[in-house]
Amino acid sequence: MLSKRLINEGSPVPTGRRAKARWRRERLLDAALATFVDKGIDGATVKDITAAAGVTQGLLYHYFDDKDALVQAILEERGFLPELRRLLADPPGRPAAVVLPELVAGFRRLLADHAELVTLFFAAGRANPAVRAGLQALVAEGQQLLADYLATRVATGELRPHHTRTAAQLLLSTVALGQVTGTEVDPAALVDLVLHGVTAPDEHARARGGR
Amino acid sequence: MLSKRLINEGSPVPTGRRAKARWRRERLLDAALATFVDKGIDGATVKDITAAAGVTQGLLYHYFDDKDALVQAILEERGFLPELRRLLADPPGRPAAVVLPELVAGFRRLLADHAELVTLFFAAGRANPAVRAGLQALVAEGQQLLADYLATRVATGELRPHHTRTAAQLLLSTVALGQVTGTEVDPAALVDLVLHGVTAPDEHARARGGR
Amino acid sequence: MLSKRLINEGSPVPTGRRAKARWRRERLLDAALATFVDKGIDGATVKDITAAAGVTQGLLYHYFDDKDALVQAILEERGFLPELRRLLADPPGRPAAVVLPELVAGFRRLLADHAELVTLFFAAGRANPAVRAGLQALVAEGQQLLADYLATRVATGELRPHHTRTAAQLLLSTVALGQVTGTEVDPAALVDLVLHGVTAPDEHARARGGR
Amino acid sequence: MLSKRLINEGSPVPTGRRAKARWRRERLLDAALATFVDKGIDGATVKDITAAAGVTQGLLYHYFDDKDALVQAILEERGFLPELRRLLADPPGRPAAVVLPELVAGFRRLLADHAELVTLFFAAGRANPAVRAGLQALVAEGQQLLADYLATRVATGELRPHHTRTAAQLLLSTVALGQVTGTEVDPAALVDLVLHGVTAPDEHARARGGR
DNA sequence: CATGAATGAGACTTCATTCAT
DNA sequence: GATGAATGAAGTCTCATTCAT
Repeated sequence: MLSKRLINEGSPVPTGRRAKARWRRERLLDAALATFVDKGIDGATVKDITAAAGVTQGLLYHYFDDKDALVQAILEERGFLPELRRLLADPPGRPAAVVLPELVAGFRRLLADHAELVTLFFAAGRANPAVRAGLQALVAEGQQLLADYLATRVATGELRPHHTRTAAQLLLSTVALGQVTGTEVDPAALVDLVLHGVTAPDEHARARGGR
Repeated sequence: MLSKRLINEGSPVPTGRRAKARWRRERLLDAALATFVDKGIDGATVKDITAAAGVTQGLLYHYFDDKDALVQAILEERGFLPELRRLLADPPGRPAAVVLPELVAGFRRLLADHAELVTLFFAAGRANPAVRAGLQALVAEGQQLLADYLATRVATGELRPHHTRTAAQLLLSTVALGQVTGTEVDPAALVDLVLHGVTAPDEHARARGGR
Repeated sequence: MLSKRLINEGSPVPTGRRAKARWRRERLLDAALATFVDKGIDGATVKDITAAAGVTQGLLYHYFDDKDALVQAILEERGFLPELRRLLADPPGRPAAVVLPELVAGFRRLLADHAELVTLFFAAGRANPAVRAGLQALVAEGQQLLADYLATRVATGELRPHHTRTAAQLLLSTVALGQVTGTEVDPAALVDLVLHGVTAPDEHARARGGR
Repeated sequence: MLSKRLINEGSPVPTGRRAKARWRRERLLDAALATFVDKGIDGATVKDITAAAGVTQGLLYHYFDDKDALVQAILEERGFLPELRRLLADPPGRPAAVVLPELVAGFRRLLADHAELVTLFFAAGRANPAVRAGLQALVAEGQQLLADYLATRVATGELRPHHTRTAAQLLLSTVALGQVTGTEVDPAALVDLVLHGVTAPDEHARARGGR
């Protein structure tokens, strides 16, 4: 079981006091994140965490003021907000048909790479106000960035005028919740649906003709 | 604050031993759900819950084996799985353009009516394995039912052949996550996007012509 | 050793839930005071106290919010401020030569009766701000009351005009510090000194004559 | 706040190994005394003390065996027992009316100069047995020395026969407790009271006449 | 049925002390 | 000499659960 073995036990321990200390701190963060994912933030005890890191309980308080500070440190030093911003803020003026699949796939990969943290976010959102606030802000910012891009494509005439915020929400929500619930999402299929809708061409024509 | 006042303190206390006992049990469930939402499952103490219900700690153990059994009882007796099944299993052979908005709106209302429980699900999913399993099953069943309906509309030619499971996931995820993160979703806009996509008509034509 | 045996172990345990609970609370106060005196407030652990009271640690928190609240409760429920006020505020218009010995003896008895609490006051004054403030106020009030009485005797001509506050401080300080350091004070000798001074009669006469 | 800045940070750091080491030791003693006064002996952590001295925790153990040894060192190297002996043992055969005011003022100044240590004595007397014993011995010796002097003045006929030990206790207690509780004492007023008492001259005469 | 006193295990945290560097 | 990482014991407090009344 995950909690039964040491985290990164085999990784090379640096020599030198300073380097070793920094390394220990990182191991504690690793162990804490893994244990949090395993048992939840409240469910993970300091004993669990330090045991997973292979140190004594007291040492945790040499590196972090308290358990809360440890959670904060994880958010700050293991977070993926910068990468998310880079991903969503980047899109140049290329067609949505090309960009959107890349974006969705990139977003999916990002969440997958930080799967533990994502899971933790959702699990702990309620209990820890700081986590909750961070999560809300992140969601809002992500949606806005994506919506902004969609608006530029409406301006070029590639996309029809539509509720871009809802479209952004739709794309991101589906990927995110898929990640959390463990339901695989096919990025290509998702983008295809959003771009062309599910209505049959004949119906489309009829709908347009009937207008 | 919510936790400071008694839950349903004003509701009529029935007379008669049997009735009164059943009523007490219900009050405890109400109080537990409210307290769980307020502080999380782990954060809510037995003292909190019983105080909210206006009884003493000991009495909880007359009605429930332990705190876990209380959580289970809430899931079973306050859950909305039956209603969800009725909602999604129902759709007759009417057009998706008519049915989908109803479904989305109905789903949205269902989640809103049980907002506390939904929130609790997400907050506690990780910590409590039973809750987690229940949530996963519920999500899968909901997606399958909706996908089945979409398949029938593909068969009638109203909808084009597409990845119905992804479409179902998309619809439900967006609504659900919107509920959890507190982001309002416009059902009409959502369904419009899914039905017709965001591509401009000209591009549609060109895309089809270019094939 | 004191801390090794239960406090008041032989006292009759009342019957009846309510009465027993109140009795337990009193035993906890007794045990806490004794343990505080023995080891100091900081030095006395919750384990020490509850062991002395013959209960488990957890029970302490059923009766008191925390260790600080326990200290406060001792101050309030085991304090001797009311008795001190009665003692010092009382003195009627009788001669100082009669009243002062009574007052000093009474004060001495009061401190002796509450020897543990007095010791505690001095030992903990620094660490616990609440205790410290209480002690300062008590000292000031005591001195003022006694000085007031002396002033009335000056008014009657029994005592010569003098710095009454200093005289009051002198009387109380000597008794109090004697109590704390374990040095016996003879009330009669003390009052005799204060009333007549140590100067030889001849010198008195010469001093007066030389003026 | 006192504990926030380094103690004697600006004093010149000697050159030379031996001198520097001795200097470091003195800085540690200064820092320890200041921190003890600020937070009490138990309340002051090794971290607090070494931080106030501007060194790391480990270094404390190069200079002192443990925290207790540090307390002992303060008592021995920062104590004022020698000065107290010199003060009280000195008094030559001069009149009490001249010597006593000097003694009281000198004692008062001595306590004021070592205010921190005095405060510490009283605050920690209970918790630390070594401190307590030292305090008791000091009090006893001081009283005896002063009582001896008073006895010599009785022998000369300047003072009437009286309980010299009580008189000594009275003088010292009042000054000492005044220092600890922060109540100013006027040495002249105090000595005047002790020399001549508070009884009105008429009453004195009547008392003597009535004998 | 109902109470709330009582328990005991375990959580978080502090801190004097040691020791490799 | 000097550092600060690391330890381990202990302390305060919480809480689900039991049980005599």
